[in-house]
Amino acid sequence: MCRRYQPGAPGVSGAARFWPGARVGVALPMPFPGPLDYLVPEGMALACGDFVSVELGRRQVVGVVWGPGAGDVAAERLKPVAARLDTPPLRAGLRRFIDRAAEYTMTPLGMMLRLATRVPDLGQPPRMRVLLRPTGARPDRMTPARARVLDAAAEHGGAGLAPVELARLAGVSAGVVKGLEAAGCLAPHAVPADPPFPPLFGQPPGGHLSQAQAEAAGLLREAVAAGGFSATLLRGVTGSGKTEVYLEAAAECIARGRQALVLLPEVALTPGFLARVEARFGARPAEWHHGVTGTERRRVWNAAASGEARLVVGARSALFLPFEDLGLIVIDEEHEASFKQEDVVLYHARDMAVLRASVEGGAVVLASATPSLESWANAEAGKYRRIELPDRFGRAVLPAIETVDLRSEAPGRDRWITARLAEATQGRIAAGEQALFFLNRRGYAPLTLCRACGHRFGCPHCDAWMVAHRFRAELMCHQCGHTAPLPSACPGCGRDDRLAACGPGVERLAEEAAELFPGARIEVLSSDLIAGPEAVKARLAAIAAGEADIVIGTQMVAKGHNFPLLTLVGVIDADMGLLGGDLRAAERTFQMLHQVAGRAGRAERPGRALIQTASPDHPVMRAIVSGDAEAFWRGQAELRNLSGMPPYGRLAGVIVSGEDEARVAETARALGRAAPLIERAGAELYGPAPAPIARVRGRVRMRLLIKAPKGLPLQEAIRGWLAAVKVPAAVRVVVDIDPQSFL
DNA sequence: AGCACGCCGACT
DNA sequence: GTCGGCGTGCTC
Repeated sequence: MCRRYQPGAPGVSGAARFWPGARVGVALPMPFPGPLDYLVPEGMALACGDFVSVELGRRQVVGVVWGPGAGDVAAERLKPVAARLDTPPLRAGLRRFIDRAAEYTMTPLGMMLRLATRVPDLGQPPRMRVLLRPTGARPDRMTPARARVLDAAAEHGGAGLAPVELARLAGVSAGVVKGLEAAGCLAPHAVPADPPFPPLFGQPPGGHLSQAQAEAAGLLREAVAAGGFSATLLRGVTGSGKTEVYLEAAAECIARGRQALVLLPEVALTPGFLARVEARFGARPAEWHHGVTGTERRRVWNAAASGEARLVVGARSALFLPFEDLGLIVIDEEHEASFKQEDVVLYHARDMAVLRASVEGGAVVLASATPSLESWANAEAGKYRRIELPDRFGRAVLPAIETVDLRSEAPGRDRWITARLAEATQGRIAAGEQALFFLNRRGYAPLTLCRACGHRFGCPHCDAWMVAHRFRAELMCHQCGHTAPLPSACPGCGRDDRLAACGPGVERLAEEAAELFPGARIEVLSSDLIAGPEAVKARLAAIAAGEADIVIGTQMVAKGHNFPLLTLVGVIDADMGLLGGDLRAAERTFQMLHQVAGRAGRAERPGRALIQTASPDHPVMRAIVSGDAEAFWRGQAELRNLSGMPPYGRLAGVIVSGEDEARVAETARALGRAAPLIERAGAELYGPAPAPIARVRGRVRMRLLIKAPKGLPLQEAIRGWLAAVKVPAAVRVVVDIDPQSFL
């Protein structure tokens, strides 16, 4: 029987060496639960972390020596390790991190390793290119062409020049250069093909930190200087200059000879941010995200491993880079949901960052204006140090925030802009300022139905309505991306005059705004209306320059762009995120409202935010209006504590999915019947129930939920429970430890 | 993850 | 009669 892989088995940590005849465990970047055993052949010595090439089935794959063999496969079935690769080994720290991350998230070890080895030419010797340097020798026959080459070579002597470059400088053909090399007048030497990363400044070019910033930076510098693991929650409102503060921590880390990593939410990896880093350090940092491919990917990976890349800015996958000595990890906007990876491997970058820092003996800084309740609670409990950045950097004040009660001040039928918001907008336009209407809904209308026969347009592959997009004249499923042409007649009854759009999207809101404010310049910002980051940048710049009176936008306008003329924010439907009873609905709505409201009045002009809501007495709305975030968090914490929910208890989601509805349902029921196994361990099992979106891309999904007290070894309990249920091959069971969303 | 093996439809 | 579709299962 197959024994479960136990991370941290004897030998993994030390400098264990394996000699010919020994069994070694080789981890492969494939979904195996643990390393596979191979034999060390004659004439080879291996150590943990070594990259090796092994035969798997009938193909050659690259793997990493993980420890001694498990011994669960008969010796005669073992294959020898084919070769030890001439690549710097995977460091013990990263191996330990991969082990523990796989264990925590219940992901097969090989899948975790894959995240750390997704780089081109892995296991190949580093690419070199040949440069030529003058040897000082004179050729037997000197010609004018040869003289020019030798002059050029002498002039650019030191490092040497590429043959093509030398020929170009001397104005000769490649043959002349070749001839001189053959004659021994030019000597080849190999240098790494990838250009090096430029060094970074240690000291800030100008010391223009505010008092509060300087104090916060000082505390962070201390934490970094102390060496060992530490975690800090850096709280600062929008515009308080968090970036400048944590970049000082990065500078300290770099000055101490260690590497620093800044993680940003996927969407925030903007040229603007990189420019700020460049302004501070005098050079661009290394960048790592899915847009970095090919040669550049290899260059950054190698530079992280060699220690040459002192500062890496990246998305969550940068956590798996093979840093030589990682001393600091910053998670900017740590509350952002996009830090939770939801596809192949499920992990939360915030939690994995804390894990990696603890393994590496480094500092973690979690930065946010509106921290996640998890991080807030950790700071309350004294597990994280907490640093506050109270003031806005500069003279601007926070906007005045008020609610507009949609029950008493409702706009007309199929209208979404209240009279109060319209009036305020009118005033701002007259003053030459800008207004922002925030509605987190792309397209024209979220639902289209036929008033004659009641037909509703749903996605054929998902349990979701097709969203009307008038601008592109199509219906679109926001779940799977399926599109269909916007029909003119109802497919149910054939009538062509009774199709009705229900609910608002940004396109529809723009229509209403155009009627209300004739002559106003209206700009709609929605990801599906703008192609590419360059176009987004251009539109944002145009708006900042005043080329719009009213901006209507989805999520994408909520973050990090400064519009100096923007002094009014209207949230069209603040209740939208509160529906559905999600555990984090209130928290997320608060974070979103805070962020959107913060768009108003960043420069010298005071701002105002109008929050349209049907529940102005909801704790979220009260907290937003009063600005008392602490009270809100305390309230949320109390609710979660009473119900034993995270961060005071633990959750795990179990998603059962497949194309065959009957088999999925049967597997889910079998898991449900095995409930005693998990209840015996002290946890509670809920479900199975159809997932909130029961069908996505043609796959049926059911879910179960496990709730456990904090101290319980949750993963162990789940493993024992899952092992008792036979899962057919066509059904997939995925465990989501600490689920964020419940879709 | 790949890749082979295997068992049922439309072609030379 | 074969080529080939991708479901199922294995790889130390």
